[in-house]
Amino acid sequence: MQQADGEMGTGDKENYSSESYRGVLKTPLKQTATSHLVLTEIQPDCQPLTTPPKPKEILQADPWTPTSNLKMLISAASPEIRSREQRRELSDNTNMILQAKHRLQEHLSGDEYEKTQPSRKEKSLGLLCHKFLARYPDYPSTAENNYICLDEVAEELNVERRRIYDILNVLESLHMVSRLAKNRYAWHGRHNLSKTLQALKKVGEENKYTQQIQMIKKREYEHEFDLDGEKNEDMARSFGLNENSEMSFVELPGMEFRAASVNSRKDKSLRVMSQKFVMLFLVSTPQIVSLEVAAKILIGEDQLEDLDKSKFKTKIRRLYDIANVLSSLELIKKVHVTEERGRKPAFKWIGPEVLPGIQGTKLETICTTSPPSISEPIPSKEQCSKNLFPSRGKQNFTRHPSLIKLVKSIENDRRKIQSAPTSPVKISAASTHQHYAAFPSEMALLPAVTKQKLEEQSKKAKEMKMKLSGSALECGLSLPEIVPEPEPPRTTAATQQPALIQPLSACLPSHSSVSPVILPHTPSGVSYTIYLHPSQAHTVTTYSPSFMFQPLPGANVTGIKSINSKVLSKITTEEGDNQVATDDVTKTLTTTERPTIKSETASQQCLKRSQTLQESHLIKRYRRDEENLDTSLGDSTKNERPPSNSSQMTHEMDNFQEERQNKTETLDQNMASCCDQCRGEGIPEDEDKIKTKQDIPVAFAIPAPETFFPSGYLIPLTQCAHGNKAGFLNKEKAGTHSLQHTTYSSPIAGVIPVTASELKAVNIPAFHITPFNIMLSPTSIAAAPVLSNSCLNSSNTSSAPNPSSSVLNFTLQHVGLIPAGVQVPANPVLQHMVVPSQPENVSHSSENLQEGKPSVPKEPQEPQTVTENFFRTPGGPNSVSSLSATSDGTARISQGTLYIPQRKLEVSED
DNA sequence: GACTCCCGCCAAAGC
DNA sequence: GCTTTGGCGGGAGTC
Repeated sequence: MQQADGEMGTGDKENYSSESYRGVLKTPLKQTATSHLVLTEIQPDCQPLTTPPKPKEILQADPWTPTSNLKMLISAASPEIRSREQRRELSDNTNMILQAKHRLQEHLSGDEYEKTQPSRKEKSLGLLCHKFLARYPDYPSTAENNYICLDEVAEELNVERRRIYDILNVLESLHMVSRLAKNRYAWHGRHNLSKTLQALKKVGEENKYTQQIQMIKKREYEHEFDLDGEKNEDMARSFGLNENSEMSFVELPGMEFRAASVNSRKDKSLRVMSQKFVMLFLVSTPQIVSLEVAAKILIGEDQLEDLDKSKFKTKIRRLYDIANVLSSLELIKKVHVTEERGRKPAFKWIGPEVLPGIQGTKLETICTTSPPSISEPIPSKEQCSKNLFPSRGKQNFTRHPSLIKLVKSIENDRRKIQSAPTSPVKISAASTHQHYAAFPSEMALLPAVTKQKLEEQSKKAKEMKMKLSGSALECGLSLPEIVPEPEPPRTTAATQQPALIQPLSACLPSHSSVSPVILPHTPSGVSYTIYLHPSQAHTVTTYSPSFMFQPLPGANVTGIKSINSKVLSKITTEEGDNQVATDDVTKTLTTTERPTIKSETASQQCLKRSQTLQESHLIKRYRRDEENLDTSLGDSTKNERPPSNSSQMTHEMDNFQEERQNKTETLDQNMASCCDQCRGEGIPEDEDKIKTKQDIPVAFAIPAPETFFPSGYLIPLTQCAHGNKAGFLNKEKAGTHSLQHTTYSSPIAGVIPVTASELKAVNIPAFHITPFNIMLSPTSIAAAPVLSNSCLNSSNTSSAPNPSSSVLNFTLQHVGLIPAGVQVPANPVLQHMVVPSQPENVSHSSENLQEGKPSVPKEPQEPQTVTENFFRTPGGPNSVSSLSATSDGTARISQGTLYIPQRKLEVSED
C-alpha cells in the first residue's frame, strides 16, 4: 500500500478530484469497483474521469464473468456502440459509484468483502488488457487524439500504474503504442503491427531462433534440461547467442524510441522479452511455443550462467504476463502440448501470417525518410553500424545487433551480384530488376513479380514441352504450372548458361532475407545452388547417385558428397553450426537399412565404408519404395492425409496431376525400368541416361493445403568447371575433405522468389526445402530439397509402406533431382512442420498484411496432433547425418548413435 | 503439487 | 530529491 501510495502520488494530485476518492482506491472496495468501472467505460481518449456507476452491479452477488465482459468489450469496440454506451453512461451520476463503494465498505466486514471481490481470473492482466484495448480503436485515424494518459488510464481502469506499464510495455514491443513523455503515450493501434511482425520475424530468423528451439527441444529430449552452464554455453555459442547477449529492441523505421528511459534496463525489458517471444512464434513451425522453451531461449540470451531455477521461474512469470497481453491482442492463444513427458503449457500463434519481405516496398518508403533502414544500408557498413548503435550522448533506442549482420549480408549479396555472371533478363523481370538491386532482400519476394514470372515460365515450358523430343523425357512428366524453360542438352549443360536461370537472374536474394522461393527447374547437367536462409537450417534431405554439397558462406551448411557413383541415397541434416562429430559412420549402418551418411568432417574412409555398406541395403529399399511409389501415385496419398484435409488435398492433387494424367502411367513404367536398372547395375551406370530424365524442371510440390512454409532459393551455378562425370569423379576425393570449391565462387545468378500465396495460386502447394546450402557438382544430378508432404503426419510410425516416402521420391524423380528408381525415405525431420489445418492462415497472408487488416478471427479448433522430430547432428559443423523414419516410430540417424523417438505433441486448447 | 500470475517492493532512471 | 518506470520474486488462487 505504501508503494501504491507512492505510485499514485503525482497522479493522484493531478487527476484525483478528492481525497476521498483516493481513499477509495486504497481500499479493497476498489477491486469491486474496478471490474464494473471497466465494463462500462469506454473512452477513447484521455478524458476526465467520468466512469459511470453501476450500483446494482456492484452489489450483485453474481459477479461479471470474463466472458460477459469480453462480449461487452467486443460490442463496445464498435464506435457506434461505444459512443452510445458512453452517452448513456455519462448521463449517470458519477458520485453514485463512490457512494456505493463507501456503503459497501462500511457494511461489509473483511471476510465478507473478500467474497465480493472479483476472482483472480477477473483481475488478470489479460482482461485488464482487454479493457485497455477497448478504449482505443484498432486503427486510429491520425486526426484523432490518440494520446494515452497513463494516470487516467490507471485511474479509469482502477488499477495500479504498475499494471498499465506491463501492458504498455508489450504494446510498445509491437509498436502499438509509443512513449511520448512522462505519463504520456501515443496510441498507434494496429497500423504498425504487420510491419512490426515482419521485422520481428526477420530478426528472429537472423537470430536462428528456429535452431535454438530445435536445440532446446533436442536437449530436452536427450535428458532433462541440465543446468550445466558449460553445456548451455556450448549450445548458446553454437547459435551465436553470446553475440546477442545484450537483448535489444527491434525498432521500426520512424518508430524509434525517443524517451531515454526505454534504454534503461533494456537487457531485461519486458519489451524485448515480448519481442523475442513473438519472434519465436514467427519463426516456429508449427507456430506453437511452449513457455519452457521460450524461457530457456530468453534465459540463454540473457545470462547463461544464471540459468538457475529462480531465473527460470521469473522468466516464466514474465512470459505469462506477456502472453496475457498477446492473448488479448488475439495474437496468440493458450494451448497445451501433451507429449510423452507430460502436459506443457504453450501458446499458439493465431495472429496474422507473417511473410518476410512482403512489405518491402512499404518499409523502403519508410526507410527513405527515416534513420538507417534495414534495406538501405547507406552509405557504408560502418556508417550503418554507427546509425544503428548511436553513441550514448543522446540515447536512442538500440537497434538489434543482428541488423549489423544484415548489412554485411546485403553487402555480400551485392558483391556477388556484381561478380556473378550476368544472365539475360526477361522483360517481365527487367522492370523489377533495378528495384531488386536496390532492395534485394525486400524485393526478392515481390509476389506480383514472382507470379508473373511463374506464369510466363509456365507458358514457355508448355511451349517447349511441345517441342522437346521424347528422348530426353524418359521420365516425362508434364510440368507444373511453374515450369521454367527447357533444359539445354546435357552434354553441354555444364558449360552453358542454363537456360532456366536466365529469366531468374534478375532477382537476387539477400542472404539475410528468408524467402519462400520455389525451386526452378533443375535441368540436367546444370548445377544449382539451393540457397536457403541459415535460420532455416534444420535439415536437408538429399538424394543423388552423384552429388556434392557445397557450403556457402555465411550459412549453415552441411556438405555431403558421393565419391561413388553407386551411392544411392543420402540424407543430410544439420541443426547447428558447431556440432561436434562423435559418431562412427559405420556404427549405425549395421543396425539400419537406412542410407549412409557422410560428415564433411568425417574421414573419407568412413564415407567409403558407409557407401559400400549401404549399397547392399539400398536395393531392398528400391523394391520397397517402388511399391510405395505406385501406391502413392494412386489414391493412397489422399488416403494417408488427415481427414480434415483429404478433400482439399484430393482436389489440389487432382488439379496438379490433371494435365499430366496420361504421363503418369508412363512414369510408372519408366520408374520401374529405372529401378530395374538400378537393381541390376547400380544407378549411375547409366548416369547420362538418367540425367536426361531430369528435364522435369520444376520443383514438384506435394499438395499441402494447410500450411505453407518458407523454402529457399535455387541458384544455378553458372561457373561450373566440372563438365562430366569423369571430372566429377576426379574431384571426389577432394570433395570429401573439402567442400570449398573455388569453381563455385559466384554461384548466385538468379532465383525465383515465390511466396506461399503464389504457390497456392499456381496450385503448387507447399513444399519444404530444408534450410541448407547445397551446391551441386556440375555432373551431379541431384541435390534434393526436401519436398515434403505436409500431410506426412506421423504415418511413418507404422510399418506400413510410407506413402510420403513414395511421394517424396516421386517428387524428387519428377523434378529430376534423383534418378528414376532411386528412393529416399521420407525425412522425418520434416514432420515437425506438420501443423494442424489452418487454411485461413494461408489465405490472409500477404494481402491482409499489406493492407494492415486485422487477422481474421479463427474458429476454435479441435485438439491437434503434431509430430516433432529431434535430431542430434553427429558430426561437426559440416556434418552430415542420415535420418530416417523407422517402423517403430523412431527417427534414426545412421551416422550417429542416437535414436530419438518421435514425439507426438498433442496440442489442446483450453 | 503444479500451474498461473497478481501484487507490490524497491531500485534504476528520469526530470 | 522526487517521480516515473519496471525488474523481480513472494505467494495466493486455481486447476
